[in-house]
Amino acid sequence: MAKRSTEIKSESRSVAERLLAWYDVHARVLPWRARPGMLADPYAVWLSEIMLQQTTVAAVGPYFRKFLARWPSVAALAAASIDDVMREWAGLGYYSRARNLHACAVAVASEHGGEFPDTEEGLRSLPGIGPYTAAAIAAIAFGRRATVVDGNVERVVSRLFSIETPLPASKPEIRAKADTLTPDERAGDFAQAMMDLGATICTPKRPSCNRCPIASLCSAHAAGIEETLPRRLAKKERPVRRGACFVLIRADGAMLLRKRPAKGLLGGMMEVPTTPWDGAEIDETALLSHAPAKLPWRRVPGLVEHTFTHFHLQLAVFKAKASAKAARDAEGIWVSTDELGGEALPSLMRKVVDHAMPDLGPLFGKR
DNA sequence: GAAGCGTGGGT
DNA sequence: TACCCAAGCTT
Repeated sequence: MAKRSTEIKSESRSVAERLLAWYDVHARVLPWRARPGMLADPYAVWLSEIMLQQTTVAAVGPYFRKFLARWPSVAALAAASIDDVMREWAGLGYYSRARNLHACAVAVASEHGGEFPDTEEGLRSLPGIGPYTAAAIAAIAFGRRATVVDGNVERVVSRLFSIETPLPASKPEIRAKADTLTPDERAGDFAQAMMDLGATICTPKRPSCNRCPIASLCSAHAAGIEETLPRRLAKKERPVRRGACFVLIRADGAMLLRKRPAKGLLGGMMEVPTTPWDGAEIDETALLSHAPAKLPWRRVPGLVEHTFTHFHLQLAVFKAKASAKAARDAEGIWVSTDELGGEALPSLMRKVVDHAMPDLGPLFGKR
């Protein structure tokens, strides 16, 4: 028994040593990252980790740079208005992250003297920081030994130990294995090495085992089953919901927008006035009962289609010129067309504007 | 534990 | 093309 325990420990150390040596040479250069062996700025680590939740490095890059340039410190971000933060976040998705980001900055500034807590427990108590993010910040910014488990680590560990129990039931086992692998020193570099490995070599499809520094230790590779792991429970199918948006244009060219409720889908973001979205077929008469004003609406041919995580959406688009009464009485704010790009419009609503006003040129990329 | 919550890039 | 799914958190 004692011998077996020693073997496991020896093998675990070998994984960490190999990964750290690999990381020293192959670490990806990312704007929020310190060089291997160094600790990174907690603010930059926190900001990047929130943005990276369920979001690719490529998508985060421009947003991280914009945020850091505009708000170089947690104090600066705490002093910003929530509306400015939502505008800057527009297009990145999962908008509760932006609200929690600002709330977290305010909490750090007002309750922690402007310094992030340096323990997992302290970090975990802040809005938007869950188990993964708390461990990542503690390890990467503060040099704590913390077990960092994200989707990459789940995949790498599932393969390394041939864990055939499907996710999410296997999470406790994966976490326990990841904990045995985590070294006492350089836990942050180890975590980033695992994530780099998962992102560039131990990929979901067609992993590049020939370039993997721990392939010789990998149980799934030895068995030739690496591509079948990790197993997952079958996903539910995506229902279709339908509705309509109403593009109302004032005589001076301004467009009517509304702010969505703070919570729920696209919470706190701006929208082109819209019907509720449900499973009913497109019925123009029924949809028009939700219009922001009684006007001669004209249907814009075609549909705007957009896929969310849990449903697919088809939107009809109606367009009208605002009467003097409508311009006076309609609920919402009027935005000139050249200021639309700076509004907190989620990607769906940018598609709606593009569909209704193709002459404006795409709102995407104009920010 | 399960559902709700965005988006764009890769295959 | 039509999926798949990414450095998850909250309720």
